[in-house]
Amino acid sequence: MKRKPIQHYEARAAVAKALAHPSRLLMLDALAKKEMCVCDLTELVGADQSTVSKHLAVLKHAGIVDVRRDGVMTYYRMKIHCLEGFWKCVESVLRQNLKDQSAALGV
Amino acid sequence: MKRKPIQHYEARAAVAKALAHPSRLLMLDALAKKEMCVCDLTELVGADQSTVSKHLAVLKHAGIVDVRRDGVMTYYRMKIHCLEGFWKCVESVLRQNLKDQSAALGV
DNA sequence: TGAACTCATGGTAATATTGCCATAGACGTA
DNA sequence: TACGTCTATGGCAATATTACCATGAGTTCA
Repeated sequence: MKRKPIQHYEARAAVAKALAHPSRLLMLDALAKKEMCVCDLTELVGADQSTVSKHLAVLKHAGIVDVRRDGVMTYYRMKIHCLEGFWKCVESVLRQNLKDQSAALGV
Repeated sequence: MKRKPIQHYEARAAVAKALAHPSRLLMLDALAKKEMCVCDLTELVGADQSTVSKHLAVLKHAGIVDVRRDGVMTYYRMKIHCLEGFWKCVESVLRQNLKDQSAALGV
């Protein structure tokens, strides 16, 4: 098992960083179901359109979503399908953590 | 399919944020194999001991690692085992992205 | 051409993250 | 008790992230 270079972890960190914002995760959850335009996502998130556009640029730059232009509209779609299962696993662990903590407090 | 509340995505973002640093990912990769003390991890990362300690606090607070005290030493160990598969999937997608981009450039 | 629409990009202020130094706390041992 | 070792925690400066406003770029249609 050879040691991975630091660049390897920087690449991973770039992906994690792109995931590290609730608005982006909300959009990804929606994009997992179907592609959506910036206007749809702006309404979904409820922030300024420019803010949403920048969030999408982050996701695109990280290689998590893909873009398709159609006239005036720009449609974003999911490119990484590892997320659903990942969050499911993470959340089951976090739920168990909470249970353990409750038990430790003698509830 | 009911809409998840914003708190749901904030919880996810907290985990992603904890993962969003190369040093922390390096430590997690090592911790996936065996528990390690702060001194081991400090040597692994090559940063100041206080820096490593703070990184570990971030991982612990996110519920990603667990702590065990033994005398003077503090051992950290992995608590979430979803990461290995997740990164494997992510990296395969990123590799494919690169291939597609190369092909698009007509290489 | 010009207005309306969709989206992206500077600019900027507020906030968060990060790393190191100094230092404090906790434990084992002489 | 005193000392050495291992960790954790303030403090602080440098850097990064974020949100909004204003505006620009590209497209459609009358």
